[in-house]
Amino acid sequence: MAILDTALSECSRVGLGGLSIGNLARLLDMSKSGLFAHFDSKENLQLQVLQNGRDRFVVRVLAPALQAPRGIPRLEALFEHWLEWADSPFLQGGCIFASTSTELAAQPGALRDCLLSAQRDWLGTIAEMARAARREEHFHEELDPEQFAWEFHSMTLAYHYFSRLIRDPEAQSRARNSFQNLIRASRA
Amino acid sequence: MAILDTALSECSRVGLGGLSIGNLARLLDMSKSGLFAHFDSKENLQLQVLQNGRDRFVVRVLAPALQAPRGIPRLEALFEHWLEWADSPFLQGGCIFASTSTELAAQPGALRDCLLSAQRDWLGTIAEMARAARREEHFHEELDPEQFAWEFHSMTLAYHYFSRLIRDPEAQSRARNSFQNLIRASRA
DNA sequence: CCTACCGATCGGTAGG
DNA sequence: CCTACCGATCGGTAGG
Repeated sequence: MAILDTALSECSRVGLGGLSIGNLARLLDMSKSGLFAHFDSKENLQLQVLQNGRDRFVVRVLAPALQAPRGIPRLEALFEHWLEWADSPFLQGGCIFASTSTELAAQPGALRDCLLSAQRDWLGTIAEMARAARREEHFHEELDPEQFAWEFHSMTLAYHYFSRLIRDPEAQSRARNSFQNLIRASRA
Repeated sequence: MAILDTALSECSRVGLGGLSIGNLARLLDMSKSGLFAHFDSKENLQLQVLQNGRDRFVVRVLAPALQAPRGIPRLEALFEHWLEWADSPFLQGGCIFASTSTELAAQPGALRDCLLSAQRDWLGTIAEMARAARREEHFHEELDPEQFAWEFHSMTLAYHYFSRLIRDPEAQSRARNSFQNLIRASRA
């Protein structure tokens, strides 16, 4: 849906709270109430924006990574597809999950609950892939899958920060260095 | 100044954009225009809030770390004091630099410039301490100080995320694990 | 520091 | 989908 795609892109720039119905209507060349009629409340619009982000994330990051063989190759594919996702032109401000996770961290409600469940899924997926890599004997036996997910995720947060705030031209190679260090330390 | 301390705490929760003069006045039991008279504009208030954060950061994190001996001990002290900072009761929503860095990433202006210079200083300080650790021969010769700062900082971002959004009770020990992995890999 | 006010914008509604 | 409107709140000002 065109409305949700525009809203997703806008939210990645200004956050969920920074999105206003009036401004979004202007971007879409619609009247405010015409746009509002599609949603029952602003919160519902924001929830659908988050859900749109989840759907796209599955298509752009998760599904392609699952094409790669289990173990290290799959984890490498996951990381590379995440980097592409973070630079997607349809996300003007980068990964919406990265940008909204600080915004919603201290704001209880349905939006926070939605983001939290998405993030728990994501962390669980990384940990499960690390567990598979251990089973395949790509990773050593003592590897802690949850700690692996923690460190994997910290690299994505850092990439968002260095590419978007610092605008470090080396952000990508730094992220890849970090990731390769993690893989090296995890290897059997 | 009491106004700036209340504003700092509030901003850590709701972000710089989420701060409103009317709401802040209510928290301080003042009239809106009485509070406004202390600042010439909302942006100036926000800038002073950020500056207040920088001042407190120096006192709480940087200065105490410089008491520790150069090299690995100083870097360990820096990390531990950062963890204490992130849990400070006067920062209701955690580290303001972590919470505002996503908010300001895509919003050009004086606020972004102020945060950016603070963050460049911070990253430069970490890199310089890593360079000193290399000189002291605590770290191996090939260590890249900028990459070290990148990874150090990514751990602080991850701690903010896991403790504030995920509310992972193990956030602290996970962060310390990450940090010790980094130190181990950097050792001479 | 205050009261009283400004125009603009907010989310949302009535009625079509 | 629209026009026209609601009360509340926004940043900011006048005048004291």
